[in-house]
Amino acid sequence: MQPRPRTIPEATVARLAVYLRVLATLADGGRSTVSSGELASAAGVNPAGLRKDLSHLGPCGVRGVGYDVALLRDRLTRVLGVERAHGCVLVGIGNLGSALADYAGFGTRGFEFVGLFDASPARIGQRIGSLQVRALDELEDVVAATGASIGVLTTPAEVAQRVCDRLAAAGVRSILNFAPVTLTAPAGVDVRKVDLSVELQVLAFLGQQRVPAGVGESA
Amino acid sequence: MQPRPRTIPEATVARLAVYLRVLATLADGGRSTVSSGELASAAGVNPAGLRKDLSHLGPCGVRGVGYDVALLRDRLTRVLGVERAHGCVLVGIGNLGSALADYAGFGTRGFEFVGLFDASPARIGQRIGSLQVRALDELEDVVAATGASIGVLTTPAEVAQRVCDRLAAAGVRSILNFAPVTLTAPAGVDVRKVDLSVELQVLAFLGQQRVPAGVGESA
DNA sequence: CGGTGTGAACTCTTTCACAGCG
DNA sequence: CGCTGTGAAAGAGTTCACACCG
Repeated sequence: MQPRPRTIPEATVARLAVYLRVLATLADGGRSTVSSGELASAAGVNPAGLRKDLSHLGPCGVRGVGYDVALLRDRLTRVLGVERAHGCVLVGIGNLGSALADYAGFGTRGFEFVGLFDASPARIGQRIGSLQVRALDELEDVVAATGASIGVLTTPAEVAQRVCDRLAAAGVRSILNFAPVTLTAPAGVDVRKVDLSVELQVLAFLGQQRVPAGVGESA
Repeated sequence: MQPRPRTIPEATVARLAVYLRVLATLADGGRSTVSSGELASAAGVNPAGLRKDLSHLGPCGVRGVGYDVALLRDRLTRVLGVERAHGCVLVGIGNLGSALADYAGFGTRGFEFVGLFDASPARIGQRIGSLQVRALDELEDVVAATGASIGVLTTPAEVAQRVCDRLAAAGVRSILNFAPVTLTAPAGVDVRKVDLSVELQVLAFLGQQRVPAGVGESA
């Protein structure tokens, strides 16, 4: 039906974001074209897989040559929907929250914090970057006023679900959760989780898998 | 052959870590048994999938009743290899690094920072928690002395690969990378990546997918 | 020729349905 | 009768091999 079958696998989308980062670096370095092999190597994936990922956007390379760096970068930017900056609100200004609020990587990639919130009076009023920490009460008003579409949670686990509910009710459509709980959100609201403990535990497991004996020292 | 076929899918391992967290919370709350349904709901997964995940450890529930909370928690702790604390070194003590160094969640879950490193003289000597930031030169010595098995990277992207190489050479077997680059590590060294920009971009994409029109408000 | 785009084979995961034990 | 444990089916996602175009 559609010329672009609106179905790009989520795994592919995540990799497209990686390709975009690599392309941005290449463009900064003055490169004008790349082959799938080189791009795949820089992104840590299989070349054929990369080509399949890109095939979801329709043809965007030149056979026998490769991909135009700037062109592909712009295309990915549009597809991912980061051509225009997305407003983000950050709730929970502890150590991690402060670090994220200050993290330069966001602004340069199509995301901008438009509100920082905390429940603790001690934090309220504190300046981080160009923003001032506000009381949690103002959450709904700020979301409405700024049209923020993304919420980032760095609160303690106990309050994360409640804040999630408020964000969803206020009209935020996407939530990135750093609190170590599994959130439930209404349909239409996407939640992604980053759990540092889980990552470390997976590493611990993989590490012990290899230990038992000096397994395959290849060649 | 083996009573425990050493092959637990990585996707399963990640979920086991989530189950472990939920079980710890339940145990703290005084619960003694859970059903797969309840546990699955708290972990945000399908009950049948949870049972299949647990089946990789051999039978560990009681039919008609459910799972013993404390028993299953201890079992998962052993399987994941976090019964004994793992030493971690953290390289790159910027905002994010400082936040992680201070993050209580690690110590309580079988991980302990045994060394903090930074290249900047301004950071060296600074105290965070019970540790003092050391010069990057000391990295190899500290890894050797402490037997640290995990490295956490919160350096700028430009130096991440070099630090990764040093960590691997020093004997670190697992690396958790927060720098926005794809790392290459020798065989036998596992790398996991946490890329905040990628997470946000995936959310941006999913968000715009739903926007076009009031799509399927079901029922 | 070189490198892209893609159908087909393969592997890995998830889901379902039900057998089996308490 | 309830809930676990599990084979079998369905579904994603990944890899391969090669046709096709510049």
